[in-house]
Amino acid sequence: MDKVRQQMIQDNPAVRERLLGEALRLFTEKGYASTSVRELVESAGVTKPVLYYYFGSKEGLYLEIMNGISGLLDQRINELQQAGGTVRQRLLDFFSRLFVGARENIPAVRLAYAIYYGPPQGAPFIDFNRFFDTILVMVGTLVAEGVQNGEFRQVDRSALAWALVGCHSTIMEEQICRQTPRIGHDGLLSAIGLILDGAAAKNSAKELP
Amino acid sequence: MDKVRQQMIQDNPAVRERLLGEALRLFTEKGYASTSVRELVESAGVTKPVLYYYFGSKEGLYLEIMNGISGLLDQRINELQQAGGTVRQRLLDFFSRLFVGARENIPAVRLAYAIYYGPPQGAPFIDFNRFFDTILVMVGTLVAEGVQNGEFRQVDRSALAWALVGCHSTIMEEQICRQTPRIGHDGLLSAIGLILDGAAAKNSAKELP
DNA sequence: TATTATACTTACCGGTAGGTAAATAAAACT
DNA sequence: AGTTTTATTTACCTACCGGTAAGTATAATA
Repeated sequence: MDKVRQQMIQDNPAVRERLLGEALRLFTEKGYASTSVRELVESAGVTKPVLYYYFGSKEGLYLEIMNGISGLLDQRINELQQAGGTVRQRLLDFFSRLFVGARENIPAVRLAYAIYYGPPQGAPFIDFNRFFDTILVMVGTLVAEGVQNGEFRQVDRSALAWALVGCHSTIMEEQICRQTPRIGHDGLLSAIGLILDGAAAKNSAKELP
Repeated sequence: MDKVRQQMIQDNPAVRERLLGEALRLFTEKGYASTSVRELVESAGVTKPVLYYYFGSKEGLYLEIMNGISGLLDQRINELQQAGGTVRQRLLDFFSRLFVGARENIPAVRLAYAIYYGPPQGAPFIDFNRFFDTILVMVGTLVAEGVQNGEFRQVDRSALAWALVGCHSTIMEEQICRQTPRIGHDGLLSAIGLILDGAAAKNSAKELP
């Protein structure tokens, strides 16, 4: 294989990946229904039947992207292994890592949020509820442990879990929805820390790590 | 005017209102781009040029609905007069009323959220940022007052404001996104109360009202 | 009653939506 | 080299999109 041909292959991303990338970008920018197949393929530099060759339909392409995002979110959540330390430290670590992971995949996360909050707009249903549910359960488990081992006061466990998840969720949404977020990772840790300080039992009160 | 004709007029809602109502419903259910003018007018029981007669275009109809929603949100926020009492009581009252008002207008609020989080999908830009901004400022003002007058500890004011607004926002989103919300008004007050308990200065610690 | 204004209809417009058939080019295999 | 498989193209399909022209019906006014 000569060098020119070899270089062409290296410089030319696979058609399939190109379509996926452009579709994610356009679906994120414009929504499923407003993104036409025509502009998708133009953007990827191929012709329309190529899209149908690889994905069967516009919907097939969309589902492939959604499967990718779901897999990514599943992986990310699975990576949130429970580190050692106090419950407080583990919660701060949990939210910190969740936040950083999301910030590294803004387009995918933004699309997931748009689907969660928005109408289906002709796209097939994707269940993103379970990610939020999983996070709430994980936080609830840690909170219960903290209350049980005396690290936290005898607080309403559900209320504390919702307060923590809500705080994190809204600050993360700020990264998604604003060109220049008004609060970031440091602010997140401050707010989570403040809630945890308030929930701490008297003889185990801790400040920010 | 005979009775039969009179009854027909009374039973027949104005065409304009009917179009607005159906459009809000369909835009909320399906999104702007996936809702065709054809199904809008069918749903309202009129023909297509009637929509153009009253609103000029699909976009004109959409903007009219958005203006309605913006006006409603403005009005609701303005009604959140600062009641008397401690800062804690006022914050609980503020969030309670904000929550109840939103719950009374789920379709409008849901559409606003979808627009805030989602891509424009061919619809004209609507600035819903300012509502969230206004709420954050109002809460921030109350927090500052609480810290200043000694009711709250010397906490990071921004962190506390974001914690409170985030908690409220996520629980309110639960009303929007779930058929059967797992947490409601009572849970909101518990969670907000918990954060406020934690932020309270030692000699002014209060429990739920 | 005739005229004007308002409200609504039918039929139509140019353009675009997602998708496909047939043909061709390129790569892989025998 | 010939054949088969894979990848891609050109040209086309039906249905639908937002919007409009011309006409008609109804209500209000002079």
